[in-house]
Amino acid sequence: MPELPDVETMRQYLQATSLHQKIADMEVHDADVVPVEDASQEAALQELKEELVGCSFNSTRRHGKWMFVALDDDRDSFLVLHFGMTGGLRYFKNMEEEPEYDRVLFHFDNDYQLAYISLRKLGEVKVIDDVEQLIAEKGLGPDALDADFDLAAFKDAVEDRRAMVKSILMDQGTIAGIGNVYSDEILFHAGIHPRTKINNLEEETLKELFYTMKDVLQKAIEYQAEPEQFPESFITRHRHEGGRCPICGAELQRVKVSSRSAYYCPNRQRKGGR
DNA sequence: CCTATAGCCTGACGGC
DNA sequence: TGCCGTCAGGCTATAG
Repeated sequence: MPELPDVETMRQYLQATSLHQKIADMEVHDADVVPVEDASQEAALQELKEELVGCSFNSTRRHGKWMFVALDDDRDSFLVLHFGMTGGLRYFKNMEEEPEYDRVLFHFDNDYQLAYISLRKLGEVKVIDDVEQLIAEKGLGPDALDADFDLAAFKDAVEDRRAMVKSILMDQGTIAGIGNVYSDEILFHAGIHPRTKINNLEEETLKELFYTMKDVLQKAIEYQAEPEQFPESFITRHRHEGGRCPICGAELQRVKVSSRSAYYCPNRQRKGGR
């Protein structure tokens, strides 16, 4: 679930539901999602609670697959939400509606709750003081949809790179926000085979790749990252064993690229060879 | 510097 | 039915 469009949709969701309400209490149901910095796990949980209870959420921002929620405390701090491969947010009132795998639960003083859901617990929840510092520590590249990340910056970022184009798109240090599913979607629309070495792409194809990337991510956000809402012409809806290309009807192929499954159309994705 | 790979964690699914 | 292997929309540490 959580690549850039998914996280952006969740950010908008949190923004629309959970701002400006006092956090009356919070529960951590599974400590695995709260990273231990230097002290003990126990201390980390205690600290997280102290930092959040009594505060409210003021505003939100996102960088790649990372979400940040500004708190109204006197330290200018931020709640960090990352989801790993599975997870999301849910705002609800009655505990009968409590979702499964809600690893952290925020109780607001209006009797509503916000659940941080993460089945596989590969994400993390913590509080930081400096977003730029976290981005630097994680080694994140520019956010894929940042207006400053233009064609020139993209060319600059992939210059001298020789890895397969899908790996580069998914490399968070090069571009932040694209994962396995959306890299497939982008390459499908750009007509590029996922195993093409990026240095073998023509100048013109590289340019097309860049604008396709922006376009696909933007469109996915407009559809709230819900594959069922996507146009039929998106490969994501057909991205499974035996699925067929929505344009030409050919059976989609699957190959491993950096130990992830890439799906592609053998007819339409040939640019750059193979 | 670069790229590729196993491991973290849990659940779903197919084959026997 | 149970057991086993594989896979899953991410990231990290490590090896080559």
